[in-house]
Amino acid sequence: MSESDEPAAEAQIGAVIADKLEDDDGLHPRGSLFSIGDLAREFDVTLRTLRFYEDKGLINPRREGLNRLYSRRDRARLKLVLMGKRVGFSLTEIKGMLDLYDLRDGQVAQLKVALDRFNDRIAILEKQKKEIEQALMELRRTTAVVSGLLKEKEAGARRS
Amino acid sequence: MSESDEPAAEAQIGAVIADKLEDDDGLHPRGSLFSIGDLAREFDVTLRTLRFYEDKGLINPRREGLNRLYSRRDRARLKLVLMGKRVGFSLTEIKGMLDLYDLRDGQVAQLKVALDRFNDRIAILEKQKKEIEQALMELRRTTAVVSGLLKEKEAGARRS
DNA sequence: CCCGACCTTGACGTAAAGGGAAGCATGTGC
DNA sequence: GCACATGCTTCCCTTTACGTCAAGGTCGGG
Repeated sequence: MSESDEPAAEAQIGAVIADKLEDDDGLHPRGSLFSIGDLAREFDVTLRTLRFYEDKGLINPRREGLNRLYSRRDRARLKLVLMGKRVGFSLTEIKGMLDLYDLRDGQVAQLKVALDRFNDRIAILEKQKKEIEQALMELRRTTAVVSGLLKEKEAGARRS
Repeated sequence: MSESDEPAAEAQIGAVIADKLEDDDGLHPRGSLFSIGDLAREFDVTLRTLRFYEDKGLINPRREGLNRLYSRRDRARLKLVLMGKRVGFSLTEIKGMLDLYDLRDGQVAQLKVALDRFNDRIAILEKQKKEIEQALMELRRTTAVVSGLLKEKEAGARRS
């Protein structure tokens, strides 16, 4: 409850990107490690989901014995995954982008790729929006016709 | 064939409903029968799809030997199915409504039920539309942030 | 006689994202 | 010494709407 949106508008995403760019690779101090339950609660997903994401290669927490231990970086990746989902990317697509990121060579190139994907997504979403608007129109016309029919019928019934 | 409503605009749907209301039950003359291929071409669906719909109880063409023979009524049902799909109903929901129709007792009641479903669908579609708009906003903000980052990086690269 | 169109019934496969349950370990508090 | 919480793995199940063979029947033509 203590975070997420106090700076202005694009802060949430900014934070995501920022988190993602934090280079806390392997060798950071011990602070800020999370259990699977921690993350599950924080992001309101099930343990099953977190394990599933791991299985799909989206996150790789290390182990403390058997138990998973998530770093801030894992957490940031999870954030990206969830935001990707919100905007309609499939887990596979998300993995693709995360993997690109991890190649970590010409980051500029990777960012450009991501940017392209984002723009593609925007186009898709706009198309979907239009389809929904279409469907809404068709549906509204239909309800109009049907309630017309209905009134006729009821009127007819009254006349008989 | 006495079509009572031809007001221009909602004519397509009007036609659907009209077709559906045509009482060509079992005993109509022989004209206007269709093969599976006919309907497939006309509505641009695969044969597999038509068989699948039959399997699901959405259409029941009769048989001429083994081959399927579709009546105008089957065709009208198919039309309704496809329009239902366009506006986002699942095949199961569509079947539900078609079955109601076939109960053919108090048609008025059935029409009211359908009308309710339509309104529910409208609500759902509106919600989806909002979600898409949300996603679009999030995505646009993100692209903005990313392209900002990108410019910084490129500028940095030029300075170095 | 053979070809190509058109049709038939199975049966299995696919994608996406997990859900659910079995069966077992571990740690903690009382 | 036991319950409870938390976690682990493994495996199968679910939903939706078909696609994709496989393996063949039937009919009109050439």
